Amino acid sequence: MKPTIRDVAKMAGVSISTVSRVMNSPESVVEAKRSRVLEAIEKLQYQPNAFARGLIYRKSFTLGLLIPDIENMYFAGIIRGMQDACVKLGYSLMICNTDRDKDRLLSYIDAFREKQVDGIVFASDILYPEYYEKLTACRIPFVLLSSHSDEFEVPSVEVDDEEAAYEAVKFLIELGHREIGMIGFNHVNSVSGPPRYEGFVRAMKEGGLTHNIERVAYAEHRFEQAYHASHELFSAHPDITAVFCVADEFAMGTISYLKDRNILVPGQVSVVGFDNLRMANMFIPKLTTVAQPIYELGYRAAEKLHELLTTGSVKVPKEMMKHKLIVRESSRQR
Amino acid sequence: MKPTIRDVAKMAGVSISTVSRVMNSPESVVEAKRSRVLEAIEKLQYQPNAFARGLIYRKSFTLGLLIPDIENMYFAGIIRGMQDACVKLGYSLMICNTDRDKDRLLSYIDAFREKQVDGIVFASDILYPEYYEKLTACRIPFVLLSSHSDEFEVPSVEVDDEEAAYEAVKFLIELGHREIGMIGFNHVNSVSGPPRYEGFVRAMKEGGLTHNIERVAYAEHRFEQAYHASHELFSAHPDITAVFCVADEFAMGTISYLKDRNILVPGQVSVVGFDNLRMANMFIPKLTTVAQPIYELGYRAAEKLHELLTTGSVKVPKEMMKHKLIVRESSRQR
DNA sequence: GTGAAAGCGCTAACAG
DNA sequence: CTGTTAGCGCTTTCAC
Repeated sequence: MKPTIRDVAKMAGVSISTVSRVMNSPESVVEAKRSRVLEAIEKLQYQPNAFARGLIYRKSFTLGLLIPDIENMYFAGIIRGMQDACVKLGYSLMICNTDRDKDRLLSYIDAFREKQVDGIVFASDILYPEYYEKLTACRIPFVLLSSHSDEFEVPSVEVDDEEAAYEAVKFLIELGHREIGMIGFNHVNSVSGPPRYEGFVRAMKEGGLTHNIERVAYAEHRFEQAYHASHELFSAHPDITAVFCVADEFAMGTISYLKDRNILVPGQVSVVGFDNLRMANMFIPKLTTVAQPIYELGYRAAEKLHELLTTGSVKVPKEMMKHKLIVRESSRQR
Repeated sequence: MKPTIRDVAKMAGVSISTVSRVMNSPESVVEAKRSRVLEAIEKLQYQPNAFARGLIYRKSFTLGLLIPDIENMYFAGIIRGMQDACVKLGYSLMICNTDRDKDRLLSYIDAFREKQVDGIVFASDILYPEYYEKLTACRIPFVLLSSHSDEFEVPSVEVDDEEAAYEAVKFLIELGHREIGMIGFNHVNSVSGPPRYEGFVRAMKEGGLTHNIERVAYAEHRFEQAYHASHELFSAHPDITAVFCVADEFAMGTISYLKDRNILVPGQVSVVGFDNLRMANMFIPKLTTVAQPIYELGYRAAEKLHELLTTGSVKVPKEMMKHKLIVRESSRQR
């Protein structure tokens, strides 16, 4: 049987209130008793019961994280960052992988509610009214990570997708490329798809290369789809010499496709990715990519949620974190 | 204010026990009242308070997962599998990433105890006496995943590392290779390091190739280290034509090194990995590798833990799951 | 400064 | 079948 506060009280020869006090406001207990209590706690390996506390405080000191695809390496970094912030702030972390399934997502929200998580980080997905309403009905505070909402007032942390994409494409143009394509996210169900395409368009317009604006093929999240999208793109526009991919995994799919077609990267075609996953540095060739501060994004999201939970609001509602172009081997001067 | 059982009772015009009954043994309540209660629950969006329940049942219906390195893609699959099993069995999942830090691990166990997780899956790490004792002292049931213990009686789920390594190496020998090296896990702090090396040795002895037994370089978990280990290995034994890597990430590091040295894979050197990560199929060249049933391993571990929790013991204490050699592009006939 | 007692939301005897 | 009641372990008034 786990020892309870009563066991400690008995061993220390005090009342349970005193034990409770040494745990919550030690200074209000005289030294002599306090040390006896501490000793008993130590000896019994006593640890307060989180259920009993939760019942009183109505807080679980645990945070929930909702992610669409745990096998996307992007989230490994997010999780690390968020968990580190959680230990710093005294929370536990409950992670749920929705596999992009709406019903699962909804049922995880129920689970979070039942477990009384104090707040939720909602990552990389569109905040549909349905989700918003459910979360609001459950009265669970939440923040958006790598996402944002124009429709609702929800705090968010992300990078500036439009600007980041713009810089990546501009880099390609400055390298001398004129025939440039893009592998993008399908715009439906994608938060970062549209702004990244906008960045692409802006760079093209600025460079007087508007004929490229339609050289886009779309994929959804995975390598294989990017492979096929590349096939589409290059079949329609064989003269392309550079492609901007909105995810490192897409860049890998594209390079793989090019390799199978015996097209050299970066010899004949330059490829730029997005995210700077750990893999970007392991791939052959190493990926030139727009780095997101992934770990920091996760860390910051937890901090922001904590701010929301403790102060009731948030200083910077829509926070943008710095991205950075990392030039490696998959791109080259034209 | 979240509605409580009392609110439901009032709205339905019954006592709180009746409400409790319709939730726990509906058949013991007459239809008329039951439907009124159900209606009230629906209308109020009532959900029982997990703290109150936990206090009574002494169960949290949440499981803990301890992993050493969330950025290792191996664990993405483990987590998916375990989480799917958890939703099937009615548990929530709490994941903690230790970053291979002993103190963190120990403090996560404390957190698990405080949160009263029902059981823990301890993944891919050696069960040091220190851990075993702490877990035992906390009276938290646990199972080992991709690990096992000779010292203590703890249920475990893993693949047969020795046999799997043996088959991989044997495959290389059958391909005609005679000068074979290995990139292994440092044996200290590694569970699967020694058996995989044993498998390597057994295949060599059987093939009369014992001169290869010492052609081994060690790395710890990461790509970069495997890259350096490869440098070591090939500097000492430039005649090697095949290398068995005990992890896909090592295989990628090795291939990367070879690429930098302008050595063709599989043209001049064949490389076999281990794990069959999702990445194995995305890398260039696609990796020949020993597939572990990663998702199933995670799934099974949760089931086994559940079995332990509900029945107090486990039918098959040390369970081995099937591995399988997948031949792709990184290996070739000598 | 410290103990007794009420009560957080729920379940499980125990009567009726 | 159903309502009343006694806790589960802890915090927090409220007296002393």
